[in-house]
Amino acid sequence: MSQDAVLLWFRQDLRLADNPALYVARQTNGLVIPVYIDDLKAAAEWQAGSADRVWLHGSLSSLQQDLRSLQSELILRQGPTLHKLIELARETGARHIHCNARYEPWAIRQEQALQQALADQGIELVCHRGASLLWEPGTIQTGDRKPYQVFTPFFKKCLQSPPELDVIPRPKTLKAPAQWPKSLAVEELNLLPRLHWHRDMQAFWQPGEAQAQRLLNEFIQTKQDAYSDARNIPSIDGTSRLSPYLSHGEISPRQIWQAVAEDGRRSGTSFLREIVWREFAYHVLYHFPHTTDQALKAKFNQLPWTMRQDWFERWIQGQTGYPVVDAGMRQLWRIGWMHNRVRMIVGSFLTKDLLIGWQDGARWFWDTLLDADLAQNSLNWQWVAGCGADAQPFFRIFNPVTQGQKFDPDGRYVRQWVPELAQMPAKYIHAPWTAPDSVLRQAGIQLGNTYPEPMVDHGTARNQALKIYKQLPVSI
DNA sequence: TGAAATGTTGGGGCG
DNA sequence: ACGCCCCAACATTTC
Repeated sequence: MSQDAVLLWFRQDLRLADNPALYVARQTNGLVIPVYIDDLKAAAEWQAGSADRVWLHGSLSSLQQDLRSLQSELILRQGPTLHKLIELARETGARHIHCNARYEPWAIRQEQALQQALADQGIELVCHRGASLLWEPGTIQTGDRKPYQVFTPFFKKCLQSPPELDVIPRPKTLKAPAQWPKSLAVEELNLLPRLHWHRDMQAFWQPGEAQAQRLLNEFIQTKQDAYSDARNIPSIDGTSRLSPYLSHGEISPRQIWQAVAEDGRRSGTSFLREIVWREFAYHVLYHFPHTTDQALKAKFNQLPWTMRQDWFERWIQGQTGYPVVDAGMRQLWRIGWMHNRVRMIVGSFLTKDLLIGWQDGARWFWDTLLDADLAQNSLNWQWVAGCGADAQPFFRIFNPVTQGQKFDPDGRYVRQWVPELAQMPAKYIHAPWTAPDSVLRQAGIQLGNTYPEPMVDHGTARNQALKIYKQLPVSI
């Protein structure tokens, strides 16, 4: 190629606006070759789950279209990252590769290994910061230079050094080579499952940068004011639903922060607080990389979690007999997403009522969530199990009936996802086994037949969990 | 970003 | 009028 080319290696930053690596790649005045590599082994045991790959299919298609509208392309390759990067560099004559940093433990190791191996080939890999986090991990420390393990002081410290709101605009042009290197078609990556369980997901969601911006604007204009209350009611579409876009980098936290700040209403703060929770999760993962698999507080590794496969299956399938739990698990399976309030309820039920380890719950979420994010998933599961950073005490055990009555008082959420309970009056919908026979009959429900009896008695399960908790040593 | 047990208070029924 | 009991409503403590 006549003009110098640089590779723009897309990872979890599938957007054109506010993309530091893209910005710098353009500044070189060379040709920019955008590339995405589907490397099934890079993340080892944290390879993207099946739902995540469904999303990725839509994402890559969308990014490809967006790049084509700039007369550019997205080159797709499949295989070991190092091998594919070298291959493309050879084909295009590129000596520089630009990418945005990731912060998962495996990704940090990968980056270092790539940088070294590529340098041996005379290729420089430049990882840019600031794309996916507002505060670089390691920069927020306590007074005595330790990492925070509690959210609120972390939050306050972050606000003392507010992020610079300098969103990089979407480029209008991108220099294309006379001839593009060969590329796989998106379909050839085989991101979609052969069994077509993903149809509901695809009907419900529309991946891509443009849709993320639409959702953000919609949130600020129509949802933000009610957010602090509405976000707890799973039958209300009161949350931003931006999580899958964030986890794939189709929108950056800086874009969100800037849009909310520019709008200026006070109601934005409770939403921005959640954005900082996301930062906190990465911060904790960065400082305590073992927390993907082990409790942050070591003593909790001794809890006698036991995997009872038959119980686990009932939880997965939404057949526990507790309607709000079942609604959540079925929503997850159908659309690859679960309302946050319900994530807490099903997490509490798995870890405390069934005494199955949070790691098993995290694995299931990892495979089924469209917004699967290693930092968020690990932190939140440890939070619910009571063994992590800023965790609730272990003895805080959600009552699935009370939670249902409190946050889904009319039962709309349950009716939507557990249709066999659709005719149940609100009074009994969260505890069908307490309904008089006549009510059950009229609602067309036969307990143990059309809908299960509760698989465990919550009161008994709660006492059992408390007993186990009390056996733990008091400190450390 | 709990729930349940326990304690306290105060109104009303009733002998 | 008074003491007693019951119990809802609320507060506090405990897990």
